[in-house]
Amino acid sequence: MIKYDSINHVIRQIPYGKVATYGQIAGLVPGCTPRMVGYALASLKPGTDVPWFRVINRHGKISLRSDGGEDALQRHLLEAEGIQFDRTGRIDLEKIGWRGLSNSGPAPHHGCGQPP
DNA sequence: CTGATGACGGTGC
DNA sequence: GGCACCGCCATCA
Repeated sequence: MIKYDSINHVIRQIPYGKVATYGQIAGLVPGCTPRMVGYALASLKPGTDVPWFRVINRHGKISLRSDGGEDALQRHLLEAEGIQFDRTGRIDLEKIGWRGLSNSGPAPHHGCGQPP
């Protein structure tokens, strides 16, 4: 119970209104692979203080284990935090992706914008 | 103790 | 954009 605890600890640092990917979390935990992150979340129990719903895959989408009902719950929780979903059910990681507590100011990203 | 299992990411085509 | 292969280690029965 050390690796999983470290992973959970990182997830707990995700601020309100932000989301992080498995790779992001894995990058914050040395020696941890993106799989371990998923495995760690899979091992979480109900009532945990870990905001597992803020963890999504690199596609900016919600990952689910087997039950297709939890994804709706996760999406609902994210929307409740002001997170908006794309038409394809995707999340704009460039906009609300967690950048390690330094997400102040818009990214000088050019191009690749989706005109409304 | 052994064995099986598991919410992914990156790369190549 | 999709799909296939590979890497990785803690947890549970």
